[in-house]
Amino acid sequence: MSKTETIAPAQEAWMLLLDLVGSHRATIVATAAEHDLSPMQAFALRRLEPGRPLPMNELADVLGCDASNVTGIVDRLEVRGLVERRADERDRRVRNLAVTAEGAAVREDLLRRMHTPPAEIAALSPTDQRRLRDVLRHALER
Amino acid sequence: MSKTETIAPAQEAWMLLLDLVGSHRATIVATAAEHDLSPMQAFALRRLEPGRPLPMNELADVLGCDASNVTGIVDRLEVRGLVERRADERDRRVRNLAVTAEGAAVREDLLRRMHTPPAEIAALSPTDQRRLRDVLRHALER
DNA sequence: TATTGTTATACTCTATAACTATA
DNA sequence: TATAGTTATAGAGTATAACAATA
Repeated sequence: MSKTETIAPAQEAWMLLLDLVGSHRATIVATAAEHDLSPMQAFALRRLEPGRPLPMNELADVLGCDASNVTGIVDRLEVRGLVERRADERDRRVRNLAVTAEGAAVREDLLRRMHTPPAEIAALSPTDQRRLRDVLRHALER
Repeated sequence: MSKTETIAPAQEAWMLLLDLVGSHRATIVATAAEHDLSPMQAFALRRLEPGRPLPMNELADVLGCDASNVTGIVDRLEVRGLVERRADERDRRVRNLAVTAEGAAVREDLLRRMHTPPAEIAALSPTDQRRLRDVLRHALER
């Protein structure tokens, strides 16, 4: 009874946001597993847009892990024929990652499932859904 | 030019939400590392509220992983004296997990850092912050 | 028979450090 | 000297299957 414990809206929003995404971790992992992809393999494939090759370097950045990990993750994607390493024209140290045709097909189905909103969001009123989208657009537009 | 490609608000909101949390994965992992905790150890500690012991069973559920993993995760937390296994009074198969005094202290600092909203949310207008919080409350109140 | 938790196994992810080939 | 990528290593997470104790 001694503490009032008022939580600022921004902090509460962030906590709720972590809870919401965290509670769907298992679903996302299962979605990747349907394509025999580990979570990191799926996240890597998500970041490799067809027609926009990415240096391994930058993939490590967006995945938030060390560059040495990307070697193994890409190895496994490449063995399955979903991704290929291409030489860079300017800098011979760089390896650009490109999705293959098969990789693009897998990626499309993967993203379709991963991006399907969960019940908590789907059940919101159309107004709340638009509100949520608009606020997140503001937050991320920079 | 052949596809109109209209994205429903709910789907776009979920995509942006995944992006926002995903882009802070490294920060969250680093926060855990400051206490020498692996990501899963930190998430487990987050779920163990002081004074509310939790069966290992249920911890596996909220962490979204197999029960066999929880054995190892809790082993490492217990070795460090942050958590302890307690016998259940009713069902002798069950082990209830309780944070120790030291575990509660670590947990408090960990959550204070983890729940600090990132720049994207902190920079929103107070109105948008309240909007985001309110919509997420609706989504999660069930 | 079903459930809780453990163990054994094999695979993936992880950071660190040392290496190569480039720049 | 610095950077891109690889390799080696050790520790942690992961699901599966088999098991013991209990229900």
